[in-house]
Amino acid sequence: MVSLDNFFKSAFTVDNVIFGFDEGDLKVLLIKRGEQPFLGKWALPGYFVYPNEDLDGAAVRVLEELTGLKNVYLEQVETFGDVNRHPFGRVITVAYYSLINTKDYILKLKAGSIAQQAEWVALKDVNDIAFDHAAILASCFQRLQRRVRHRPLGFELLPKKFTLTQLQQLYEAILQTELDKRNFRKKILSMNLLIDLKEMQEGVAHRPAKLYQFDRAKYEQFLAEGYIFDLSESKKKNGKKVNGVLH
Amino acid sequence: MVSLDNFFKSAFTVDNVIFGFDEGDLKVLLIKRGEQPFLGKWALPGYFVYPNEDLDGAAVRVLEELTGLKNVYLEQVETFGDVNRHPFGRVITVAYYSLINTKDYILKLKAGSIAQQAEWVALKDVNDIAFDHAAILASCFQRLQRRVRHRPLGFELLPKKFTLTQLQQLYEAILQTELDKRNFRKKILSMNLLIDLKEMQEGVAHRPAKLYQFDRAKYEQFLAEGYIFDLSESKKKNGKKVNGVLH
DNA sequence: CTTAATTAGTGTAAAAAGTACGCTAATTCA
DNA sequence: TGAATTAGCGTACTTTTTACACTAATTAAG
Repeated sequence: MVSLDNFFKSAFTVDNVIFGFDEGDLKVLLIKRGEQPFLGKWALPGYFVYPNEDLDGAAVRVLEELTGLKNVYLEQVETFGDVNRHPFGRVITVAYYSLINTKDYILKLKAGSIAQQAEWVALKDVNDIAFDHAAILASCFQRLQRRVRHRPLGFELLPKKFTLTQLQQLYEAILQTELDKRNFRKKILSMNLLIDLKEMQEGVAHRPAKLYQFDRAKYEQFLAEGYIFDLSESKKKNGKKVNGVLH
Repeated sequence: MVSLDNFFKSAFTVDNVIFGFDEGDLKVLLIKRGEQPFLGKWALPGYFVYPNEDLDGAAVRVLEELTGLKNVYLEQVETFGDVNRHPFGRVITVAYYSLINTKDYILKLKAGSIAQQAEWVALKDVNDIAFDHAAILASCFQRLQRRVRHRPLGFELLPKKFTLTQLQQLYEAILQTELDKRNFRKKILSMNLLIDLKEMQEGVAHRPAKLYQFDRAKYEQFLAEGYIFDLSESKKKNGKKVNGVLH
């Protein structure tokens, strides 16, 4: 047996879960499908992989074709291959996720793509999406929740200049919990990864906050030195640990 | 467009990384290939997926067919789909991993399978394996290293009755670091997940150790109550955290 | 039967990290 | 000028982590 001809082959696709943060809400990028199956339904931006491209490359290409987002760094999360997940036959899909600052990108549909529309939808408003995309979204969100404690992902979702309150609200949105303001600031600032820009917020009807910027260069230097980013915490009750909450 | 006929299809496979622990070494189960490509080379036990089976099911079936291991619980880790990863054409593979106690299972080749041999190989002795299996193995080992701090996985690799020293050696093998005996015991015992069997080790030429058993029922009860398993630790040096080492 | 070799088993004090908590400051708007 | 709103800050207590060394129990060899 020296060829693949005797083996079953399947169509395969990539699906992208792109998280954004806006107006205090965690959002996800969805498209409205202009093709069967699930014509007219909202779905994750995803499509078929070509024979001559790697999976990671396909994810980037498909995302651009469907939403106009270019050069987004995507990370593979999980592969979904249940026999009946696609109504037309066997289709295996590899899920990717990413986090971006929605303001840095412009949604732009490509003529001829299967997307009729592309929109940021608050996570809590997502319901009834095509295929098994709810499960894919859940898996990626879970990944995000775990990762955010151990990697400085949050900064991807914010504008370059942000206030500590914005950062805290973002963490609260991702972790779906409330955090203590003083302890959060103490912990974040003690990491020495924020640059105090000596600038103030403008145009707000209250005391303006200081603006900070993430010090990516220093973070990479720390990484190289073997240090780790860690925001996790946990509480002990009766000798048993309870889920960390980053108080 | 209401069919899949127009889309490229690829062969796809599952590959399994089965970890075991024996004689103080972390091992992985490999087969010697009896088929092209890589005939005669060592490889992870993996094979093609059928049209009518889910990925998880395929992983379990393939493992049994190639090595005789039945009903192993496998977890999906990562999908590898580089265009040229298979010399005969495009083959996408989904990697699964598992941990088992090598003594509980008997390796038994099935007639007609592509495995000429199946063997436990110490992780440090694995080199020159087929396809991109080195990368797959590395990915699964990394997953194991991360998971072992947050889930009581270690017990899967040990016999039902074990000593604290055996448990410590296992953690040292997985985390590739040395642990402090007293602190390790304090931490493990404080979780209240070990049953002291009031039995002693026999047949050793030194002071015999107490035997313990993992209390799975209690662990599941703790989980249900929202408690978490957490062996992670980290050290601060100059205000920066350094990788946890579970001292 | 004594001794050597081997591994098991144990506690404490100091340092670091995590937690709970409430008031004053700066700004805009009415 | 006062009301409303959000920013910014420190301390005492608790829990967790860390570093560290000796005695106990058994077998093997002489």
